[in-house]
Amino acid sequence: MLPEKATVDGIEQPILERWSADDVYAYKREVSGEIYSIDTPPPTVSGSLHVGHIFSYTHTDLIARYKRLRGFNVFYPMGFDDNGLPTERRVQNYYGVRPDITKSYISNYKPPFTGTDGKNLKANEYDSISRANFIELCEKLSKEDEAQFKELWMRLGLSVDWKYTYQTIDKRSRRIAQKMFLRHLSAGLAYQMESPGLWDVSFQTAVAQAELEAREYPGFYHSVAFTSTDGSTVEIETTRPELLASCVALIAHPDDERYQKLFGTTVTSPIFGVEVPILAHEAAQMDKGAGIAMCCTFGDLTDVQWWRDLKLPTRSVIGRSGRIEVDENSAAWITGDARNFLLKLNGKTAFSARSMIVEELKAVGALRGEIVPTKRMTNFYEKGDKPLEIVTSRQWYIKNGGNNDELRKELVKRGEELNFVPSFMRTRYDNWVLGLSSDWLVSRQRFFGVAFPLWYRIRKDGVIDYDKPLVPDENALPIDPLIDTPAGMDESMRDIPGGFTAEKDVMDTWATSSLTPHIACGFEEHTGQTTHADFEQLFPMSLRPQGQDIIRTWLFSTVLRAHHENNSLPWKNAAISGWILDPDRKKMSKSKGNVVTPMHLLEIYGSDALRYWAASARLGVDSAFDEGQMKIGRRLAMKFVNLAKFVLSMQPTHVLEQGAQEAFKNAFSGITEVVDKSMLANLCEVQRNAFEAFDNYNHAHALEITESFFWSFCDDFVELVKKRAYGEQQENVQTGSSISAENALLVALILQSHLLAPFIPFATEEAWSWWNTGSIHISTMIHKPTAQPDASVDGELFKLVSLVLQLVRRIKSEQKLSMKTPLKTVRLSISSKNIELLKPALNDLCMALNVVGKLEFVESTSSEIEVLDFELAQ
RNA sequence: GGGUGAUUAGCUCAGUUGGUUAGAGCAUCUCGUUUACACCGAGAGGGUCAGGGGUUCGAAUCCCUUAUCACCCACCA
Repeated sequence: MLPEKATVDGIEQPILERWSADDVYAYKREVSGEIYSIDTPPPTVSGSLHVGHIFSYTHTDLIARYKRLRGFNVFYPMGFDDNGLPTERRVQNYYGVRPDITKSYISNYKPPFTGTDGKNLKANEYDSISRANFIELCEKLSKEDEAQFKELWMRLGLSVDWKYTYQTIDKRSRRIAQKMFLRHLSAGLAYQMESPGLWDVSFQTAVAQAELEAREYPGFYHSVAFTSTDGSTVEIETTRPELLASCVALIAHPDDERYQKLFGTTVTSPIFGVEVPILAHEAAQMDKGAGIAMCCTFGDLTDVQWWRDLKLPTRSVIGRSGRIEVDENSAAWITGDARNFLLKLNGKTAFSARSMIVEELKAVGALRGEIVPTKRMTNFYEKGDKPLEIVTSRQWYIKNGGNNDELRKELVKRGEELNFVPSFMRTRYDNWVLGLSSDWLVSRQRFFGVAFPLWYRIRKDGVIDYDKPLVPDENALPIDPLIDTPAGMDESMRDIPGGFTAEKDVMDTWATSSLTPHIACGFEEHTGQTTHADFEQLFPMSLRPQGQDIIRTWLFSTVLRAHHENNSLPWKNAAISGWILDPDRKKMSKSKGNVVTPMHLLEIYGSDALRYWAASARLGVDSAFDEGQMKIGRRLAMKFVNLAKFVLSMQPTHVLEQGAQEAFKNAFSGITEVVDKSMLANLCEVQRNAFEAFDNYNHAHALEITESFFWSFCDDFVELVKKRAYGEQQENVQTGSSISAENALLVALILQSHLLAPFIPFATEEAWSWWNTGSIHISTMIHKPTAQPDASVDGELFKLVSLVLQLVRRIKSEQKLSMKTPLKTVRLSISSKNIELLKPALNDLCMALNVVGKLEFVESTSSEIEVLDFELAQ
């Protein structure tokens, strides 16, 4: 039934209900046929949505809808990322709880608060609960957050099959993350090692190279004098005098003539009186500071490198708290009064220890010159706000080529196999792989995450045997080693000599996220059936859509895991979306407070309008937030439903009753007029080009050419054939076939509905619903490109007709005449070839332009067409 | 310091392997229209393609160079 007035207002809710009820976007598991599978990014549920999400998720949905129209069986799942620090913090504050790995699991636990801002609680007011209870609370809260996300995604029109959803902390994800870890372990791809590494003192966890962020941090150069055996001094510059007690050597470049004769000699540190060697190493830079550096345990990663390469002793005074940690039994390398001084520093922060040492340096006359302020780049954990320290700890690693050139080369090769869109994004991948300096540190000393499925034996003497971890059976996964026990042992043997102890660390959140293809393609949680056949069908997946900022993390780590486990890429294509910038061209982010929330935009402009805005930006290109584009999108949707109403209102009743499928089949034979065929020749070409653009992941180009044809169709073709379609006559003019006009309009409407459907799915569905029962989004009509009605007629005539229409309209406009003003004659200068070409369209032209007399042609040798003069009718 | 991308009309952006007079939308101005669409239509004005140099019959497009912007990597002496 055609509506009285066509509109896009209020159409979304009923359409969404129909889509759900009919399960329109179902992945057809049992059907054979070409599959297109999408590794949808699971959004972080602890954050709120902003327009940037709409942007990139729309890009993915455009592809999903296009592939469906082309006959692919599209697998489009949705995940939710609730694993990791952001959720951990949110759950703490929301429920007023703190995880504590010494607590036991309580069934039916009720948290003290719900929805409270726990930031206002004092430390002792939090409820300390077990990791398992904490994970339960997280799953509960995430479910609530997910409902909101889902509502917004649906409102936006994402064609996700909601039967296939997962959380990165749910049982299935934990099982797969643990299973994959155990497989890496047995393949020798995962290992543990005690070594110095970057440590966040606020979060009390080790962090990985991928999570580092270099920030400018203020510091002060102190010039400190060390004393040689002959009484002369060697001055070094340091920004960290508080590490003086940790000094193990002074190091200069082997080519540095200033220090060459000192290599092999020793000097004594001021205050502490420790004798340290002067050594040569190529990592020392002659042009930095004094050109000779104080090497400590550990001031920075270069210190670690020197410590390793030069086999230097370990002299640690800074602990995991970021404070000086020394007691009676430590720091044996320092003796006498100096030792008493050092003990006085115990418990001081690096900052206050520094000022005490500086005072002491001044007192002993070892501080030379002025203290010079400086700004330097320092490594931070991306979520932290204190500079990272380096501490020694036992951690788990996964090999990533960071210290293995063969693996590195293999991973670069994987990158070459992957189709990056746009292709220059591959450079970022290459840069990252080639710049890796260590294996991937995957253990975190946190609480909320996937546990390592491991225990260790405790020997009779109470020493923990880390070398041979106890592992569970794969079929028992997921397990929590804090609750479950290893085979052949029971709870009574936990943490006693001769018994076992749990691995207490959890995996880094990326260690789970890097498995999203494995999680998404495993079906057993949904169907109760084995996964293998499904996995074989879906993996490697077709597409990974994601942001450019997480190439080094999510994209790389996923490639790495699939390389290790499956010896293949995880997907064939990677579609990288750009940023959304605010109007000042700054990146939109929560911390800058310039985020625009999407729900009210959806309400003002409608889903199709927001999708239009997102669709008009190409992949990989940053885009300014622009409400103007949304208005245009809304206009397009409105224009479309009005066009549809017009075209359909012209059709005989039986055509509307038979529906689009039948009508489309029958309409071609009724298209007899050459100009109608020519218009459709153009449209078929647009369709081919749009398909090609989509196949190359250039949705913006597909939209541009489709939209451009659409407006020219409305302005020129519809105006051209309107009167013929109505069956109207004009004096002195022979009208053509109105049947042909009706059929051409109908075919053009159907084809354009399909081309526009990915961009404005609601408006196209609305118009479709007036005369069809099913959804246009799973229509089978354009699985193959549409053949033009008459291969002997090309698009030139319609282009020429459009041009003549424009020329005459311009004349009328310049003369400030109404477009309806009747003209007696119009004389055109035009080439003989074009005169011939134009002949079949003359009647339509005269009617559309209201030329009551005739169009006269003056033959011209130029290919240009020009209006020579015209005469108004009486 | 190394790298990637960008720079085209007042604004947002197209411009396919080099090929007539560089395009679109928004905004501006003019005019029109109420039986598909006033959430409308027709038309006009507006550009030294960031600057400089080169290759070529011909450059927005290829090469070199400079500048500006954004981002990535490295940089704790």
